[in-house]
Amino acid sequence: MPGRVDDMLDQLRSAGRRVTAQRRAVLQALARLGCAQDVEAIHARARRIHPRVGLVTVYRTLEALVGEGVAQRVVLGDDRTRYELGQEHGHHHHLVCLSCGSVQRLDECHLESKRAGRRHGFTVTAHRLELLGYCAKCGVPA
Amino acid sequence: MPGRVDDMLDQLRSAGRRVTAQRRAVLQALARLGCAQDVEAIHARARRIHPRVGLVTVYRTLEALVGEGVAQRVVLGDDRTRYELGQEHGHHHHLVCLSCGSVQRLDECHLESKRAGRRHGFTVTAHRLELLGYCAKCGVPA
DNA sequence: CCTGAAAATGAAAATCGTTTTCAATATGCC
DNA sequence: GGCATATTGAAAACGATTTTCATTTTCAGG
Repeated sequence: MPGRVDDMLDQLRSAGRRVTAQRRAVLQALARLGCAQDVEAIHARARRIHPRVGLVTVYRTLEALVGEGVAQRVVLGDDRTRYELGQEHGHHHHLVCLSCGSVQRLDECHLESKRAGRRHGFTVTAHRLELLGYCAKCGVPA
Repeated sequence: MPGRVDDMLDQLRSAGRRVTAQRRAVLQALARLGCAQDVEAIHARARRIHPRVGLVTVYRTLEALVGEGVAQRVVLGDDRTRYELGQEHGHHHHLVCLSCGSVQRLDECHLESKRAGRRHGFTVTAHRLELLGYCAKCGVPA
């Protein structure tokens, strides 16, 4: 994904935000890491690309990217906020291993829950689904 | 649910835990409040039942209840941990209003995602599903 | 290219929810 | 009742995240 990052930077620029080396680094870090990474991991990766990037900037940049629709927050139930590139399109969920904590992407999404919500007078505009269990490597504990 | 709380207290007692006025208050607060309440709300309600209950005790009691399978943690994506009575049986999800933050219970759960996980070498033992949108009272913003 | 207004950065301090420490208190088996 | 042990509460510690503020950087305009 070489041009993809540049496209996103252009998108930021057209939105009136400024493109800095730090933001480029965070964006590249996100592009290279898998999905649902925590801020610490993103910071570490970004630092390898551009050493001059502080943790605070990573937090701020991630929020800016979410605001621009370029990245999204992922809530998995542990104490840290995670982020990944992509939005509605490319919508997917996660398989979270209860043993090793690994997270893998699940691209399927068969959910006709809009109807369920509507039955309650509720308009469903998004949903969050996490499947918990044990990954192939860990196996189910005795 | 008068006897329900007592049953749960008995369950605690048989598990070697001690039953105190504070725990009774927290349990009653949970029984009277709706689902997915945050610790502050539970604390406030518990205090109305027994003024002598500290926030720390609420945290500890809630974890004890989770450990005993009497209560469960609910993760909705905001910054606070929520709790509610009940476990696997009585399994349900939530309709979370993006406007007012209200949470209502959704008792349906048609999810045949075990298969999806298995296809990835993953054994799904639980899942978490939250539907986000707008409740009847708020309506969808323009 | 310069220039300056506005945005972005970083380090330190502030927040905020939650957890731990520790001395004092309460529970419940004997 | 008495004692071993669990529980409590206040204060301090914690860890993730946010804010403050002085300094640096971007980039639109001349």
